[in-house]
Amino acid sequence: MPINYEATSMRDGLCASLNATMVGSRVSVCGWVAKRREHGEHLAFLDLRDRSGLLQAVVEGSLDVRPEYVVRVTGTVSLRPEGTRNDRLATGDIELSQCDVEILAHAEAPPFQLDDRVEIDEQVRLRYRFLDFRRELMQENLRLRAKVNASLRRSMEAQGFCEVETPLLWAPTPEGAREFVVPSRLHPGDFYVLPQSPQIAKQLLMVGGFDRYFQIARCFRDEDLRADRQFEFTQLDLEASFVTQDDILGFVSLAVLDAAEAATGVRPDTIGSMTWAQALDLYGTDKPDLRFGMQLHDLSEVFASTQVKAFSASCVKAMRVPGGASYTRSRLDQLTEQAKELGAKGLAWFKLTPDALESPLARFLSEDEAAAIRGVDDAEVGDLILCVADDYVSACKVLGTLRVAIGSPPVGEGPHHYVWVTEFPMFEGIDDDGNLTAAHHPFTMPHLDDLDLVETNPLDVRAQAYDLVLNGWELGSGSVRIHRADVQSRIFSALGISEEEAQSRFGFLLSAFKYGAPPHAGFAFGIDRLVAIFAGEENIREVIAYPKTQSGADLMTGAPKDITDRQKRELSMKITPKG
RNA sequence: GGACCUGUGGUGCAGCUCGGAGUGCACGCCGCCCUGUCAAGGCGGAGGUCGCGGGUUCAAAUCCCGUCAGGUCCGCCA
Repeated sequence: MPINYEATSMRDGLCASLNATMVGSRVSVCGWVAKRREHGEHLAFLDLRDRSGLLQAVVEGSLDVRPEYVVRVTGTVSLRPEGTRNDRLATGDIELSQCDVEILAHAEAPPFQLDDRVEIDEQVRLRYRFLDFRRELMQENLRLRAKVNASLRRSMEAQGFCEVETPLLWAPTPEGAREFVVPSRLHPGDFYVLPQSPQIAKQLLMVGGFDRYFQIARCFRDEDLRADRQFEFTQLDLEASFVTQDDILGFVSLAVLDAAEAATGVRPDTIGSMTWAQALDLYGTDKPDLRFGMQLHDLSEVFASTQVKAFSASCVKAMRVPGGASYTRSRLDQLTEQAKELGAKGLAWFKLTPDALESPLARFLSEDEAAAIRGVDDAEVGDLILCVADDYVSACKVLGTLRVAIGSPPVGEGPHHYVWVTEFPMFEGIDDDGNLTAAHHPFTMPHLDDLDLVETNPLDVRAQAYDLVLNGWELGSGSVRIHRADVQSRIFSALGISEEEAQSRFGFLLSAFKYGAPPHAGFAFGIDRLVAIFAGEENIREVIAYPKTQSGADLMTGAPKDITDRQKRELSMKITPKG
């Protein structure tokens, strides 16, 4: 007999651990009453639920329990009589008979039904999250998450990484995301902040000689919430020294593939890669969903000297929508509207019918132009071709968004298609003060070939920065860091960060780098998102025990809440009345 | 900061266009009956500020305005 780790002083095991090989044993199990079915005063059935599932107990006589009572049932494992087996239950071949039922706790009727017969409003689920946890869905999702965490930790340790915890109370470094601030009692008027990520802490670990660090780290960003974004989220954070980008990609790939295997039972193929420029060109986004085709095609040359006004732009991009010729006019109007909201001047569509190209624009096209449209992506009769004419980046992005809107399968469908997106641009654009903004963060190492463009053509500089993308979700990003003072000061200067400003914001990092910083690089990816995709959930709240609503409220605790006057006094805080 | 959707006994819905008594359905809850059920079954019952406030009207769940809560998205997220 294997050791039964589930046995305790009160129970011999879990409900679903009982099976036909144990027939005749007298056992005790504990759990909640899922259902009671009474047949007069001589016979009653009780479905007992624990985290493993349901087990039917047979009671001879009446049974004074209500749903969600906590009970300990002692009975004899028995085969069910012929014809009364239940295929829909894992334990449907057996039951506990001659049961004694001990009530451990009474329970009021729950505010919503736990039997999954109807979908419950998330508002109600969150208010009573502790009851929501009793449902199989939440048990599975949170246990899946635990499995992924355990697997990541195993994988990182096997790769020689050292787990180091970094502070949650950190120094403000205003930059990027808005920070959560924590007032200091001992230093009135001063504040800690909760880290957006352990970025600087882990780079200092590299200076300190921990050449492979990782952490399952909680990160905080006070930005508006979304289906895939909470104030606080969990990342597998890692950093390594004496490595190149390829080393990091290798470490992370191994960890993710290990986690995927642990979570899904299937080890995915190795993770492929494409450059940021390729992703934009073919998919119109930096986080391509590779579960489906519908790649973008460039018709700029064909339309270079077109007479058609709608196509007179520096770039014409086209996309084939298989079977799209059946789209109604209102659907096409909707897509056109969406394209305009995304900043396009318009959206041209062409239905491939047996006779012709069907489109308001068809009669204006030259023969070559019509042929080019017909030939997009080996289009066939019954397909639809969508075109956007604009500057290159806009055309790609608009069509890329429509591609996802039209073609993207639900999260739970299709294979898990991982891809590395590399060679992100170093700078994103220009801020209000006329300075360049960093696409990743200011410690990102430029591509060495592009170093001299920093001063001349900064927007063409590629960074040694990379993202991991899964089915159109950005899982995480990382970069090779700058460890050379000369390069760092050129980047700061390109970003319009003065020497003094750099010192006041990141002084402790810059001074640490004076004492011998090894070349280093790292990565961090969101565990909430990874687990959500493994679980087939559209929404990371489904894999977070106590998530917040879109307005940042915790419906169970009522947070955020006022604090007492005494607390305010201790913190030297004075609140200006609202309005 | 903005757009759109939702809000009706404990739960999930219908009713809202086209105003006419809190009307209906399913589940749950309470009581009684029932010796093999398992979404048990039968009979009976309780349970409502139609999110909230204002307006229009003889009359508002229904129309209008505002507001709150939840959701999806844009902005935002180095």
